[in-house]
Amino acid sequence: MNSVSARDKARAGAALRRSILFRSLPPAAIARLAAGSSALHFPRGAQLFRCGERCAGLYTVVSGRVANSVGVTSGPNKVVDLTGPGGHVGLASVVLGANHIVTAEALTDSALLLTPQATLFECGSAVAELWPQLAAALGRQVCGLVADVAAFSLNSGRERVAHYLLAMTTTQGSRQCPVTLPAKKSIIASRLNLTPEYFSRMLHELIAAGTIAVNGRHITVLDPARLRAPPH
Amino acid sequence: MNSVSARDKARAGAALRRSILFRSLPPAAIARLAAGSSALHFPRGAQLFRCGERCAGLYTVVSGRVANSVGVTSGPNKVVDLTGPGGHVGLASVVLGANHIVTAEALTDSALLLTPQATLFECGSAVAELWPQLAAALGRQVCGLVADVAAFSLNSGRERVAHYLLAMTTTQGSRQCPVTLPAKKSIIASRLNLTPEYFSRMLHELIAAGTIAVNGRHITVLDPARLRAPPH
DNA sequence: GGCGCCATTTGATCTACATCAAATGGCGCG
DNA sequence: CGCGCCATTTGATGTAGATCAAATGGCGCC
Repeated sequence: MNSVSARDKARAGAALRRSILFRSLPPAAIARLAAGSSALHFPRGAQLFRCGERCAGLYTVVSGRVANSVGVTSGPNKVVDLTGPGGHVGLASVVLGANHIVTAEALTDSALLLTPQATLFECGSAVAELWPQLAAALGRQVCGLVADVAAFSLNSGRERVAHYLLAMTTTQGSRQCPVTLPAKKSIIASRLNLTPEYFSRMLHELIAAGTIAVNGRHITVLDPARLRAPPH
Repeated sequence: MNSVSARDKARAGAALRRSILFRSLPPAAIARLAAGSSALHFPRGAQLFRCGERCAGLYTVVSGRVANSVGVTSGPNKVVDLTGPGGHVGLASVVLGANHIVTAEALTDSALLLTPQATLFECGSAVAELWPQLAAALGRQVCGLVADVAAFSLNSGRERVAHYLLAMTTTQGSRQCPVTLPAKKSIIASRLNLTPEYFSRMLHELIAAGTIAVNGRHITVLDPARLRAPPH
């Protein structure tokens, strides 16, 4: 049993080492964080936490996919963020020691690590690099949110869809071969501040223009140039 | 001349001590930051920096008012944030060492302190409390932006106006006496993602309902309860 | 291999908000 | 004290995107 636990900690350390926040930390710091963290598993559809609840700590996504949403309870209302392996959930809340401001839900069966605030802060005092990493991650989050706000108020629905697809092709590596949407279309629609119906229409408009090809969740960008520029 | 400089540094220290980010730091840290900072003055309408430019450092607002906006160049396009005395501008960019993602403009004659990244980071290594403060400020910014995104996608124009006025009354202290808008109405409208015309109409709808009274930039909330609840 | 459920699509209609245009009004400046 | 500028208001009209309703279709499960 002791050996199982040790193996678990090793696994946790490996997962943390692959995460955005912790990858650049020295091994000793990783080990320390891993020792204080616990592994959790959420089945598809389960909520990690709800808006307003107290924050248990920082979640690191090991596998699966998690949606952060705001609005009325139960079922994603307006999706603010989608996070996959290596990403984190609840960062702003842990840092502030405040209650959660979003509801987080596992979109697929997901493995997570939960690092309590105390562990994180202890490690922060001991390891000089940790706080700057936390701040940098928050800074990136701020940039992302500002970009979202800008897109929502300055761009049309079609432009947001186009930008999103473009961003996916650059993120998801390989050129010219189909990119895969990270969640079902209605979730992506919400993320882009569109109704599922309107998102569908925009997609089909782009198909009709020969700009993209769609096969379920797999989308091939045929003409990146046209995607970048508005129609006409 | 030496004495003038010393007096300036003392003034700078006093301003930093009143700022959100630095108020809880030990005096030695404040002095160190003040020594590395420079005082700047921007006349009404001047830009502190533009989107895409490299980040000179962290701005602390001593007096005046600054708007952060995104979108096309020249003239505030979509106002993302309004900051007054004690607040900061450019935090995410300094922490990331990245170029600015917004354009900042002085809405009134403004006095600012500019603290270069190097000074901030040096002080961060020396003073344990600084990084947590930076992270906390970024965390608050994240919360604010998430709230904005939520409001923009979940609430109607009138609801956003109502919430804004309500928030002003609680922030701006004294009950029942008129609150003052921090900028001209078209700026507030942009901040709330509304056209000036529509903002004006919403305000006049609330006046017609006897919920508020408006006198230029001075607004009196007559019926907070009705402001909280949607019409009917 | 067929059945049922849920995601997506398609169609018809509605509306909150934007846009354009033209008063109106306040206020700093000469 | 009056003039001109710019912010705000008011009016008329347009439209992107929402909403409601009804197919259609894919896919896991029996």
